[in-house]
Amino acid sequence: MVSANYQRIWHTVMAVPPGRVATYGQIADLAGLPGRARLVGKALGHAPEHLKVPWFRVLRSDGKIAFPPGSDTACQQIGLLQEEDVAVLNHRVRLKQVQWQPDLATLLQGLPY
DNA sequence: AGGTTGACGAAGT
DNA sequence: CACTTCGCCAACC
Repeated sequence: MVSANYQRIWHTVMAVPPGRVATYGQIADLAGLPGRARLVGKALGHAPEHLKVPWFRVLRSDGKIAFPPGSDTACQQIGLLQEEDVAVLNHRVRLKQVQWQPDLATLLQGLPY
């Protein structure tokens, strides 16, 4: 039995389209959990593989990758982003260019709550 | 039950 | 910019 909060977070992240990114805080807000950005990170760490949650599209509020530079996870994330033509420079993405602007109506439809 | 943790964030220096 | 400090709070010991 997994927490309902985790599931809501997973589903919200799944709504982020390819080529766009979101921040931990933004996901928390959209998931109905304002102020719980840290929970988003934890939830992503426990996401079941079969859901195919695009965890790599989630960044810190300043656009930086959340993992230490050079770590395996960070390198993997950068690679996945670049495959979607999201530019990563100095461990950071320019949010102004690629940050997700969710269509709330559409989003709420796809969400299980 | 109570203490610790952490894929965060905002504000300050 | 980089770095610190502090607030946050569900999940997990």
